[in-house]
Amino acid sequence: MLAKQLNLSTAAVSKALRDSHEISPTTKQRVLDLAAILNYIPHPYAGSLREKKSRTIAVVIPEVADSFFSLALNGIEAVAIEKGYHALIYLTHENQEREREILKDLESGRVDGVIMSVAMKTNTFEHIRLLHQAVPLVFFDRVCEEINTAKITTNDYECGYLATKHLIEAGCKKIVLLSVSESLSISSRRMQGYKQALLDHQMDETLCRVIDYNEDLTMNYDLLIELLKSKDRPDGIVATVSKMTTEIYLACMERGLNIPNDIKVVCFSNDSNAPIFNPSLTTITQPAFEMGKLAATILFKALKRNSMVLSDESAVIPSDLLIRASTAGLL
Amino acid sequence: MLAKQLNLSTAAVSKALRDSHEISPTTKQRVLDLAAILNYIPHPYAGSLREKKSRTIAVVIPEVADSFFSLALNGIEAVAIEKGYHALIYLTHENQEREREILKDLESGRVDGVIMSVAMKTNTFEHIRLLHQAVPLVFFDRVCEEINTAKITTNDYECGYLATKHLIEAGCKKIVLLSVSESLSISSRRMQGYKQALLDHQMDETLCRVIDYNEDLTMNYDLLIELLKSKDRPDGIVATVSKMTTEIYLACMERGLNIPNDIKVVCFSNDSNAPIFNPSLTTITQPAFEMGKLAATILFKALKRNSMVLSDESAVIPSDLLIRASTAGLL
DNA sequence: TTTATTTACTTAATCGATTACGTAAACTGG
DNA sequence: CCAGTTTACGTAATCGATTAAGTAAATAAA
Repeated sequence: MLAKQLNLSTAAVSKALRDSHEISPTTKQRVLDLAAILNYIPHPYAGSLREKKSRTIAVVIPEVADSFFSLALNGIEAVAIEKGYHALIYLTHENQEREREILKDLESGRVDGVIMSVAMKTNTFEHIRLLHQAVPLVFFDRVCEEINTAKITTNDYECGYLATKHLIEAGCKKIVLLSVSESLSISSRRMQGYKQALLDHQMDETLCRVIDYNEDLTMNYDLLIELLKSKDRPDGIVATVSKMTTEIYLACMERGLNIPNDIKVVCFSNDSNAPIFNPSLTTITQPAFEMGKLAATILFKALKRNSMVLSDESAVIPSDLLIRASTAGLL
Repeated sequence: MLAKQLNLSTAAVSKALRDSHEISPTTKQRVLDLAAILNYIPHPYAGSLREKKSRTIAVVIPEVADSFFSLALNGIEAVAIEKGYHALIYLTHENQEREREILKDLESGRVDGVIMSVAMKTNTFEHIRLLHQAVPLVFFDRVCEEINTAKITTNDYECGYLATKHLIEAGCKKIVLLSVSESLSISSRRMQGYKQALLDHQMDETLCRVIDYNEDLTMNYDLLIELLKSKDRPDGIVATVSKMTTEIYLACMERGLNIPNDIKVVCFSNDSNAPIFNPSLTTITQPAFEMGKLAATILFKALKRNSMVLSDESAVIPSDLLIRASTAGLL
């Protein structure tokens, strides 16, 4: 290294920089001074290789242009920086194949741990299982039930129930659920809550309609238009996916339906602009930032004690129902 | 390595996996087969160390919970994945000190290149200059003029001009600019456009009021309320920072001012929900995804030809003025 | 004074993959 | 049939930092 302008061994320099007792104060100072002048920074991968620790984690999420995931990423990054870790970001774009390629790479030892939220299209789990064998793994929000590790979720069942109950109490008789592929843990839990609420209030469960979220948003719009045209059109909508919001509002507008007078709407959403929508939107708002923070905290705790065992560290952080104008009044 | 179950040297295995002509087809197949069975993946940091290439870049941005930056990150990640690179994410939270610590670390050789958008609070550039000496650097959106490297921007001056002209043509007489610290390149350009538009239309430039964006959003709200209370309250607002939108709408509502009848509003924003705001929001929408993609493309091109020289690769991608209800009618 | 201990280093192994170089054995050409 | 070449590997250096183990010199203890 450059610090051999001091006529020292690399070993001595390394020890000096790490403040070892084996090095004399005079020498330490000389090393420190030159290091400052030369702006010397140890190469991280050299140490990583030897220590078998990269001080890096991976965050694997479906999207980042999404309030929930960007807030969660924010929480994860905050903890990572604080703990001196680095965060690699990977986006699956809801695509299982992409997810598999990413996880495959992460088995290499590139990262010490992985925090992930599974893609919508994911319906087999072998790739996740393989990763889990190689590196500590924490799920958040969209978890994989089949894999025994820490899972940070929110109270999806209760929220599905609560959102539906809220619409029922507002007088809605025909409530549809807009959801995504049922293979997703959160979707099925939210749907269970929805169904149970209908059941508990003697309402027709057969109305339950699942519109599978499509990446092509115009398709969702078209499906919504169809739905609103049908002769028993819904008078209440529970959308478990926030990306549907714009299309719901626009479709209602197109069909001349007033929210909340003709139809009431609740969305699972973390959009901070919900209060200024037309009308302001009643939301189930998830603790996205906190979920990210907790997922990261749990992961780093496990890394510290050098354990792959994370099974007992699961946690549920409740969401809030924020009632606004889109569900106001009584039908 | 484990592949010495084959009675081969590591060298032979390495060559086999890289399909070297020095290895016989039979041996290659044996290696490939066992590698598949053992799910062998080369350790990335070993190669990185030797090749002095990490195939990793860093993305340093102020925030991720922001439509513009999350879209840009999306664009960057898309190109990174395609090129076989990995992306580390760092958030400065608009804080110069944090930015400096992050950039300091990135001088270590951890990454082959950096894509960044500078923090609002950044007013000295030594830390950026130091990074620039160590590793190829591309700026996007919020660039540092003082540093000679590739810069991906949008036509901020024209947009400031256009937004203001649009309000003038809608009959606004007292247009304020809500901005952030003037040290920021984009802010000052947008402001220049704003001022020039006022000048070109013989309007009073002294009205120009810069409300410095504050992380504590309630402070922005309070400042806005004050502004709207003042005896020559504005009848037009150009907000160069999208995070102000909610507060602008809420403050107007609180003061009983109707948008667009009493006051018209244009925001620089990438929020896809702008069409369903109350009223729908006229925006200057930046090509966030494209800017991220281009920044990454230019960086990888430079990395490929192994050059630190990126000075001539700057580009400007224009934004769009999307006219909606918040500036409708004539005052 | 002699041995034991402490101080302040250096040497060399290590992490894992890559590659320049070395080398047996097989093969080819004259 | 022997020099020259090709084939198919193995050996060892390398990337950069860390650390166990080794060592010379100074110091302390007996």
